[in-house]
Amino acid sequence: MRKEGDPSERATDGHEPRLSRASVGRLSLYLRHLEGLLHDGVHKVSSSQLGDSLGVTDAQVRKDLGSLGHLGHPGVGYAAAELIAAIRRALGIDREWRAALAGAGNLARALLRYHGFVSRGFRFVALFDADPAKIGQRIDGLEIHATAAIPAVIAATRAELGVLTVPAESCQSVAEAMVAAGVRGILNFAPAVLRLPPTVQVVSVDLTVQLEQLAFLVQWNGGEG
Amino acid sequence: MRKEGDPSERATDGHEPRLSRASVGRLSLYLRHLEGLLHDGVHKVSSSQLGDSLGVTDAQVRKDLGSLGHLGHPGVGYAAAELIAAIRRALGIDREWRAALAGAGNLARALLRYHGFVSRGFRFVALFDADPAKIGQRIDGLEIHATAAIPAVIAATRAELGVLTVPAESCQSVAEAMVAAGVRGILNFAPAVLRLPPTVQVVSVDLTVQLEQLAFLVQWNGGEG
DNA sequence: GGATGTGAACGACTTCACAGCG
DNA sequence: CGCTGTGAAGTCGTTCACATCC
Repeated sequence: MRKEGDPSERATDGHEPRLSRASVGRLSLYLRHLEGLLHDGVHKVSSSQLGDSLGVTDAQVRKDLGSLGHLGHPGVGYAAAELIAAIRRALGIDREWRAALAGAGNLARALLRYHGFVSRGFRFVALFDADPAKIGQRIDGLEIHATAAIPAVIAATRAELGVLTVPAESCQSVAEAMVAAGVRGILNFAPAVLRLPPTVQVVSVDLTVQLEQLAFLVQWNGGEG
Repeated sequence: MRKEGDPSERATDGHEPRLSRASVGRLSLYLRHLEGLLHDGVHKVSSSQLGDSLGVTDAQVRKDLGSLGHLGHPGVGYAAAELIAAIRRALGIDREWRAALAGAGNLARALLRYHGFVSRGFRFVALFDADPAKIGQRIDGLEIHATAAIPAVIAATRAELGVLTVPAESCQSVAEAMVAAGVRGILNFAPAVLRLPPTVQVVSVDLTVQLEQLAFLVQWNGGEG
């Protein structure tokens, strides 16, 4: 009944990108692959090389990269370092992002210890849990606060993003508390659909849905071995 | 350069569903919501009620449900119990799925302890890790085996699905070992793109990509607060 | 020659709108 | 009269194919 948070307006400077969700996902993959190439001393890459490594057509790669500006050199390919800078800028990850994490369970531990986030400029600056027994404990040096402390701690740490690894029952209220405290985007791992004002961006990672996707594919398209 | 594992052939009986990926994801959401409704004693639901709860248009809901057969009652709505049965069958989760988990870290712990999987018929039957120090230990009663044991253990447990929470460097080789041992679908959490034969179904949950999606949305579409 | 950039064709998914049924 | 089911229209994203440039 209501529309999705589709490509909307809002400019910040010169030419901001107007990219589809799918395109953003692929750019993220290109970025990681390009960093690997650069690390291996490869400085030039063509759309077909990039596509082959990632299971994407060369035309698709060119369309995606073309939307960032004229970065390619006909007959040669793309310069890895240039592409990396352009993609980081387009994705908005050419700066640090401060994130607050709610739900101090195993998934939270996994996220806190995953170094891939830090290397991309994502920093966890606050941690919350509803369990009184956990309050005051630390995970990786980050103190666990009560959910009642969300307003104060989010304000103090100036977290812009919220990551939810809480149970389904509490995700809506925790999300609302975070939004009220100033958080502008939420990454939701709880198995429930969040309903938030359209000014707040939500990305959901619903593990049950993903596993069921896989079961469906195997059931109906699976190899006939 | 190569095509995706798109909607393909393969029949098993009467009328198997020909559903898009997006549609399967929504059906999974409908299913969970319907189970909640039934639990609350609600037995009938209309497409607009269902859609409103999940942020989907009523027309979309009808299209999705229509593809499962004629389940609706004009002027009345849908019977929750009927829908649940039909969706479970369409998704292929009207039976048990046996899964093997590789990478015994915090993410693995989170998945093993998540009850939502068990209640949907997903059962973890094997656990692997590359770290010799972990071999023989148990998590939630499940013994950790060496990755060298993948062929024997997968064969013995008859796992059909593989879940990868290993580092990016090892995901390709672990996936190949699992596939060689008979696994027909892989849920990949490693931050890398798997290249496997098209007879093997792959669903990837790339947490870095998801976080970067969120950063992009907040950066460019975010509320102008 | 080799690779980019891009309109045009194509295909997939979503929304509209309304006939039809209980 | 309310709500489903569904062709038709519309929108969005991908692939094709080729002019263009180094």
